[in-house]
Amino acid sequence: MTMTPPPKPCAAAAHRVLRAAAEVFSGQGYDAASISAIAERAGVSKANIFHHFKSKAALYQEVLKAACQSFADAIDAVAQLEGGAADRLSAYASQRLCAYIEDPMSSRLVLRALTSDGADNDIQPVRDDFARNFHRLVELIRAGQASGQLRADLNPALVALMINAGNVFYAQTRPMLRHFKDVDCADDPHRYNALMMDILLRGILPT
Amino acid sequence: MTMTPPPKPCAAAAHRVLRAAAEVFSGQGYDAASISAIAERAGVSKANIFHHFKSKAALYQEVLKAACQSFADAIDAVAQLEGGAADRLSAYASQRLCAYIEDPMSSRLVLRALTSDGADNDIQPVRDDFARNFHRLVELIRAGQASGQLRADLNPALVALMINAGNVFYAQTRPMLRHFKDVDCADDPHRYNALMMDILLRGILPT
DNA sequence: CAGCCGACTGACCGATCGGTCCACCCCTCC
DNA sequence: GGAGGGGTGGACCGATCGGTCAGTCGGCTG
Repeated sequence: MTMTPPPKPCAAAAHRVLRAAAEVFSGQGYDAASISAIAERAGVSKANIFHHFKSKAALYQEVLKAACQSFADAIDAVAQLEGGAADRLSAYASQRLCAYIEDPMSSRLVLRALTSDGADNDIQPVRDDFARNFHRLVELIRAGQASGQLRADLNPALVALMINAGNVFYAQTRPMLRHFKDVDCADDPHRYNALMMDILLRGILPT
Repeated sequence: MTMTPPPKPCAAAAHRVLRAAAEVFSGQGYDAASISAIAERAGVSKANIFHHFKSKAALYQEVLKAACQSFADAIDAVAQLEGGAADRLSAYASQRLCAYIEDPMSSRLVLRALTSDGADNDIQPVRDDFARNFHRLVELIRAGQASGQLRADLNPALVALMINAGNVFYAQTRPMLRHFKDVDCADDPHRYNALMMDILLRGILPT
């Protein structure tokens, strides 16, 4: 009667631990996060965490794996989108930015992993995942160039990089941007997205 | 005969501690960095660190203060530069990027402080410093708009933000970008800078 | 020379770290 | 009813954390 498939055969507690771990890891980073804090937030004992997860590193890996998923979704959706190349790029940027805002936890986790000092091998899956999605975005831009909708003399990887850079920087510094009187869209991601894409598409110089 | 000015009246050891602390803090972050590691790298005893610095947090603040200095220099230099607005923006981006590459320690320290969860009050000076420099860059862009050299219908803060975003994202993800076959300028900051400014100035769309 | 002061250290503190052990509880199946 | 086994938590481990303390050393001053 009760379902016992591989996904969640055992415990709701493990799931709660995963959620709590994502919160603590994304908020404080791997080293600063303590198993005790995660246990307390999840409402279980510290020993219980080690019953469900082999070690702190293994728990971190599980958390990262879950956080990566949302990143693939944005490019998936845009890849099947109709419309011109510029519109698709805008849609991608918009969707990614929304993901950043709505799920800052996953975004911070992934970004932390991507920019942490490389020696750790348990974050390699995250990097591979990001590389795959980045390459798909590059191919999308390349197609837009081939069809004459985008400037063909640009390195498509640089275009992809700038879109990601604008998104990530905005999402990461948003709390600070709120106090910048020059910035009036710190709380309006859609407006920011439109302004950013305007700059990227048409450039800063007068026409 | 020997100089005894306020800047470094006392100890070469304290200076070594500051350098070692910058290395460890920038590499591992505040929480993961341990006083023992800093002491070992500086070649002094742990107790000696607390002789020169009141606490770990105070040491971190001193390190951050030193790291902030290089940020003000770029905008200082560019502000006194001759030439068109576009050239000045390019010069600013180039200089900042060089600072990122040549002194990755300071850059990582500042970025870590800027994007860390806000509750800490000991990083406020870093944020204020960044805000000041950011505003100066915005004013520089605004002047370019007023003189007709830059599109006047853009939010100058967004332009400044995109320049910084492109720089920071590149510097932070450079180790990873090296493994992206689509990116061919991971080891050539000047080329990256030229390509980035080409995108930002002239846009992605065909002319 | 005595007296002093700042630089500096080894030993140590309580707290907390990641992780282990074992008993307990509850459900299932015989 | 009893045996078994996974989920769970309290107590505990050695290591390391940030930080303190008593005390040593060397140089400067009187």
